[in-house]
This record gives sequence, C-alpha cells and structure tokens, in this order.
Amino acid sequence: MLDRNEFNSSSLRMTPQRKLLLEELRRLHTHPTADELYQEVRKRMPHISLGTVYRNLEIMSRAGIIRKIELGGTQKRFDGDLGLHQHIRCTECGRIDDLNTDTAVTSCDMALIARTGYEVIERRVEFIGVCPYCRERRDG
Amino acid sequence: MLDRNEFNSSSLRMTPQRKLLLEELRRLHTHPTADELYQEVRKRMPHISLGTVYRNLEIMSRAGIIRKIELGGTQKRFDGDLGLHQHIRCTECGRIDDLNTDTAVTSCDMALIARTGYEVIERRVEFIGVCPYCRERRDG
DNA sequence: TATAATAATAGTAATAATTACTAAAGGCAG
DNA sequence: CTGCCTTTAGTAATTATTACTATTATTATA
Repeated sequence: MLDRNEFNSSSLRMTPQRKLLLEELRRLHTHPTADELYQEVRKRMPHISLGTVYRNLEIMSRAGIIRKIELGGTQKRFDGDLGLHQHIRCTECGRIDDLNTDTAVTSCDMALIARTGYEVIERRVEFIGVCPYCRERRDG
Repeated sequence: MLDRNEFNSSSLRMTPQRKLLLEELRRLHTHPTADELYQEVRKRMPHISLGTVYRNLEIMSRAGIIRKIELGGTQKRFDGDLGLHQHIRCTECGRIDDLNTDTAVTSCDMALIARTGYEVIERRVEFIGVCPYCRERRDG
C-alpha cells in the first residue's frame, strides 16, 4: 500500500518522510493544512522540516497520490482520500467536511446536505483544466 | 447603477474609490486579482492605495455587490458579474474564464466545455456554509 | 451653519503562508 | 567503491494580505 509503486514517476523515492506524511494524511480525516500535518508528523519524527512537508505535499498531489483542496481561506488543505467525494467548507472557521453523494449531484443537494448540520450558503461548480493559450504554448 | 443603494448597509459610503473599483471590475471581464485591479484603477486615480483596494474588495464582496473567487493558486480573484455562471480555471497560468451554462450543470458538461477550448482535468462541486459547531457558537 | 461623531483614505508596517536556497546526507547505477 | 542524483533539515526570502495610524472626508446633530 505504501510501496514504491505509488510513485509511478520512477525518479521519486519513497523516503521515510514521505511514507509518514502519507500514513498520517490517510489516518486523519480532517483535511489538514500543511502546518497541522507538520505538527502531527513531528510527534513521530521530531526533526522533520516544515519545508519537507510543503514540498512533499506538493509533489504527492501533483503525482495524484493525494488531493490538494483549494477552497477559500488563506491556507491550502490536503486530503488522503482519493475516492469520489465532495467537500463542504465552513465560512467561519475554515473547517472542511466530506460530502459523500452516492448519486450524481442533483437539485436535491440541499436536503442531503441538511443532514450534515451545515447551513448551506452557496453551491459552486468549478472546472479545472488547461486553457487554450497554455495548450498552444505546451503543444507548440 | 452605481448609486448609494448598492450599499444596503447604511453605514457604508459610496466613495470615489469604491465607485471606480466597481466600475473597473464590471468593465473588465478578466476576474482580476487585487493587484491587477490596483494597477488598472491607478491609471485613473494615481494616489489610490493598495490597502484601499484590498479593503474595499473585501467589503464589497461581503456586501454581495461583487463576487470573490477563491479557486486554486496563490491569489484571490474578483468578479463584478453577479449573474449565475460558473468558472473554469487554468492549472498552468491561473487564468479564469466564465462558463455560462444555460441549463443546470449536467453530465454533458464536458462536451459543453470542450467548446471553450479548455482541456478539462477536473470538475468540482463544492458547498460553502456554516458548520454545526460555528452555528452553535453563533446562535448560543 | 458650526460642530461633533463616524467612516474612509493613503501610506506604511507587520503578519502569515509559502517557496527558495544551501550545505550535508542518503541511496542507486556503473 | 565511486560518482551522480535526490532528498533532507534548517534557514532565508518572497508574496499576498492584513493591521495600524494619522489625516481627510462625509454625515449627523445642535
């Protein structure tokens, strides 16, 4: 589960730091920020550097091993659960909870979400991709 | 269109700075960052302060006069168009384009988006609201 | 109209999150 | 083993944003 194969790009090494980060991120279900995760992993690896945490969260999310959550607020958050699910964020404290919609997201969202106890303010659908200009630049 | 009434909370004043910011934000369709908008308004009001831009963008988005876009990347972006529409963001350059889905967003999204020239990587549905803990704290 | 109270501004300083840098250490290939 | 490339810890630098402060402008009130 945590073996070398997760890093399909062959030049990436499964170091103890990366192994620990991945373990902790999968154990926690709190969508931690880089700093929160740093505080957590330090309990088991006291000399790990904050820079190492940032760097590897970035590397692992680009490799598709973890998920980077960029919603509002000032800090990025990370999620070790790659399964299909959405998120719901609190405008007050920044907390992010999972939202497991077993069917496609439909107009009955709100009723469904009501069960989480959230007071829903907004629903957003956003698409992420590569724009025509960057495709042009990339493909030459 | 730009009169005092837009600031429904009566303590807010329609200053020349706010008027200009609102005008420029509505004129531009580029979803500018605070700094980009600052560079733009400076052409017409050279002594406006960057702090004024930040402060008023925040105030106006909280008042519902403009829309704050918090997608990925390091900077927040702003949108003067309050009409119902979604956004599509480029993972490479951060550019954000409008996506006018005249029908509810459905599974044919991708075909629809394909016309924009974007190579779509991900579709996200996110919900924003107030979590049970903050509701408790707020409502006492 | 004068005056007091409130709000907003410009300019600057401070903060917070993130990224870059660097020297040392670790691990794989020849 | 030896050399090459990757990663790390620790620190410095950067970037976006927010806070502060003295001053100016606007509204309310006597």
